[in-house]
Amino acid sequence: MRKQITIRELARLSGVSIGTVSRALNGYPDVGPDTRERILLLAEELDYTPAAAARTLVTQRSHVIGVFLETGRDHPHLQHPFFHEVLAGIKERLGAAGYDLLLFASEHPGNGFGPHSYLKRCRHHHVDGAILMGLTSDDVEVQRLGRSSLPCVSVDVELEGEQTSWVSSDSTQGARLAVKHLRDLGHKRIAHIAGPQETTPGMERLRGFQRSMQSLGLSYFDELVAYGDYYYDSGREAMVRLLEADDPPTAVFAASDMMAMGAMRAIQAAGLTVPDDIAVVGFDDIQVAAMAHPPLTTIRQEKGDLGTLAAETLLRRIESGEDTDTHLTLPVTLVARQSTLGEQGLSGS
Amino acid sequence: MRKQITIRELARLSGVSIGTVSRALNGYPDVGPDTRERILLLAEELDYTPAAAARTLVTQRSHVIGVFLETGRDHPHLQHPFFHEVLAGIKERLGAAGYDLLLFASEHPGNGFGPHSYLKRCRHHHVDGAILMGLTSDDVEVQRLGRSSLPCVSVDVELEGEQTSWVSSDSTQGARLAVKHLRDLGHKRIAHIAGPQETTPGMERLRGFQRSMQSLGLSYFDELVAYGDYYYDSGREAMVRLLEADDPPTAVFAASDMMAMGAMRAIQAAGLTVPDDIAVVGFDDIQVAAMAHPPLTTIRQEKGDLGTLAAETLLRRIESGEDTDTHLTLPVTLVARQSTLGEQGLSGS
DNA sequence: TTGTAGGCGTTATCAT
DNA sequence: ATGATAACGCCTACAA
Repeated sequence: MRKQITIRELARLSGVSIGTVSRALNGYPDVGPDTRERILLLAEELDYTPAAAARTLVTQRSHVIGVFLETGRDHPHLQHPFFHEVLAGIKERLGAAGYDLLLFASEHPGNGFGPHSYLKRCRHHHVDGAILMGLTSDDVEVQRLGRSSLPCVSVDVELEGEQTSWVSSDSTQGARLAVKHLRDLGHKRIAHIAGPQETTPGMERLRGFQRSMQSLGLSYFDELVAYGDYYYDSGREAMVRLLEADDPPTAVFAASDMMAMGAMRAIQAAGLTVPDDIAVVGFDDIQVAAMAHPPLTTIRQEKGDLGTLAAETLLRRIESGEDTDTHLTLPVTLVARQSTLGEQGLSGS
Repeated sequence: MRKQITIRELARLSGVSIGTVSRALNGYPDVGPDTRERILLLAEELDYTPAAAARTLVTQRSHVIGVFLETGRDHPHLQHPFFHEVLAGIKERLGAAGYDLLLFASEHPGNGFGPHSYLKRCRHHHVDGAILMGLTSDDVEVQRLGRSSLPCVSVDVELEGEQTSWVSSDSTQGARLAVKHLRDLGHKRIAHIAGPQETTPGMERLRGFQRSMQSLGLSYFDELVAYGDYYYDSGREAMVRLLEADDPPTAVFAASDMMAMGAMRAIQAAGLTVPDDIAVVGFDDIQVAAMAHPPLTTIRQEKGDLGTLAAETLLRRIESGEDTDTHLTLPVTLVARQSTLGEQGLSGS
């Protein structure tokens, strides 16, 4: 590898001191315009690249944000479309602000000794902040991270701590929109395929469902709730169970699009039709929701915006030390498609 | 933030020199067993965390791999399911080897001056290697990166350079499997929805399609080829055009699952049935392929393995300086589902 | 406006 | 087996 060009080298070649070069490069005002010009030109010419490591060492700021995104083989969150779209939003916003993302992959970085805790991994790389996704709040590591003084923002994870916020879509409102939509279509026996109750959205959507049923004048039955893990297969299995009820539902609200699609599959496999026999509403509006068959009515989360919001909240914490907004919520909207409307909906979508 | 614990601090507290601490921590043999024990215990106790920046500075190794993954709003590659599954494989393999991933997000990292080139961004962070996805080989930045001495591996991008490899699935074989499958089902007029011809897979799949048609004794017609951009909408539009042909095809092979699903939508919107009127084969086998309606017959890429392969190739380059294997290819398989088989296929899937 | 020098936390090379 | 000490590349008072 060709010899690296350092600030010292620039100093030597332009005949000024290394301090001056540093100031010129960093846009300090107290540098002669001619000197600056000369240095900038030379830097450009030699394709000088500052060394992040050196700067981090002295400034204690890395301009890197750590990202925790679980990729277990049991729950390949990294493969869950939802998180990707959020990640895209995060990446864009943080990139615009001059930050890069460190996607934590290793439990024993470098030649380390013993596995590093989340917090340790953050300190190791001197990240300026961290974003958590796809984890649960009962994770000890997560809690420890929250208690630290590192600015942290999570998506859908109830984080606690001084320098900590969490963002999420309004699950309660979403549940209400779904129930109301179905009720307006005349449904009375509405089932719910719930997400894992260890996750906040899973809990809130179920809770929201129960309350909305009541407040909208419908009867809620425990046997019309089945549980899944947000993924396709679990949705299918849950639906199979629901179909076995003495008095099966005429509509289902699932806590995720993937589960909703699994449910549709189960319904069709049972020889029934969506929405004529059973109407289905999902949650998320991931890209494939519109491609489902029939196209899935769903509660749309603004995933990109959620990422942007997470990024901005974190930036505010980092750059102006604000300590507010412990929980931010984004509104959701109902996207009505054929899985509830049937052919009449064809005009819209 | 609480005062950081450094090896200097450990040295002071354990009454040895800082050099000894460093050696003890890094497992050098020339350290008294008792001394080492004492130091390790103390480090554990104080939750000592090494500073990556400092180590990087002196060793010139960061144990971080740079990842370029485009997220333009026109082509939100980060949202293309294919890349995520590959990324998951990369992350897992590299993590096991002690590397973390730097997901480049910013064109002007830190307080930098002017936008950084890809190469510059890599040097800036001292990454030990880089992985490229979702870019095209006609990108000047990509080419420059390839020409550098930085170990690079790309997925589906034809990279050129000394320290460079690229991995991909065997598109030619895939095309052949698709055509053969359709021919075996009795199809003669087979259309192709091609990917962008600037991308290598797009080119190879089209080429493979043309050749296979010939070698399998079928006639190839230019008007039975339409072009898309791998995404859903483009597949639908392409299919609409194909349906307008004087003599429409009885089967379609699309260069991606998303396009294949778009094509199915167009077919169904035209009042036709898949596969009775037109059979459809995709490429990728992304998660939703099995959830499509009807479930999509497709050429399965081993996406996770592709990521693993990319990671391992890169590691070999980095750690043993091997300079071989400029292009590695992974076999693909045909997954037959109802979009070509119809109801008879129900037993299998 | 510019130069000097100390220090950020580690590793690595000498001695001892 | 251990201790000094010089880098690594950069920023930042403080002086000039």
